Amino acid sequence: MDQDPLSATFAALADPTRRAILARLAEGEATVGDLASPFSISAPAISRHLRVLADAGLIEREVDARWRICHLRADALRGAHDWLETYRRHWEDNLDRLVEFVERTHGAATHAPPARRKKP
Amino acid sequence: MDQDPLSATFAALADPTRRAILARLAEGEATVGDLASPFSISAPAISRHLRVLADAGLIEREVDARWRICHLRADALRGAHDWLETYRRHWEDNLDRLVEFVERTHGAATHAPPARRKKP
DNA sequence: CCTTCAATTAACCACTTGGTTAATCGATAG
DNA sequence: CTATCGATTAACCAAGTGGTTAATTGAAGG
Repeated sequence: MDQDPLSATFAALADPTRRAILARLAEGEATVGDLASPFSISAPAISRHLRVLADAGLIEREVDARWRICHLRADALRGAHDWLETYRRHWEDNLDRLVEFVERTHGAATHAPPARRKKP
Repeated sequence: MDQDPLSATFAALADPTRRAILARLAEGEATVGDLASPFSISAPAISRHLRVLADAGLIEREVDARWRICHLRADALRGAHDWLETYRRHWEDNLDRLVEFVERTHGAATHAPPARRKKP
């Protein structure tokens, strides 16, 4: 893994194939062949998707004879969830609309930017 | 935007600079210069990060004279949050440990994989 | 006017990513 | 022993990403 854990998690989730793999894994462990079957891409492509997921800590692989059993390690999703959670108040109850309104009408805000004076 | 909204959101979040920009924006709107100041990268680099965020619908830009005021559009984070939310039960109460245990001891699971018989 | 300033676009570079096919590895079956 | 099967690795390719510097646009100010 070359980047921070949060970036690795989000990057792993930024691909629909990998999200579908996780969704499949959420309903139970599966072999690589099982995971590959819904997709029309080659086995090596699946194998690398799994490596990305494993590097991000989102799955674990276990060898069983000549099969690799994959299972979800969902706790690795927790960091991403927690990060998003801190923004929850911004989208709930249309609060961001309210904030925007206050910013605009109250004028002098509590923070830096040039107080958006329109041309005088 | 070339990909599905969820992929675009996760991809936008998969970069620490962009997450820091969003964090800064969460405490109030800011100009591009304001957003750029904490970082040691060039202005064009910031500009492109902002374009990624805007394409993902995470920010909006508004022209004010020669400044561009950026503000957060946090509701675009909701899709990502909801997606993760469906996995919450998998990491809470160490449930995934439990699932793993049940899978392993109950043996014949309700789903496909080769029922992991060890070499007989 | 001309300059200066905020920001973006253009052109370029190194590196990563997602896909392919071909080759390899380990375990099982005959 | 050999063939086969599941899965991975190797080598390659096209496209995307994150960074740079240089050039460009648009609005303010002397």
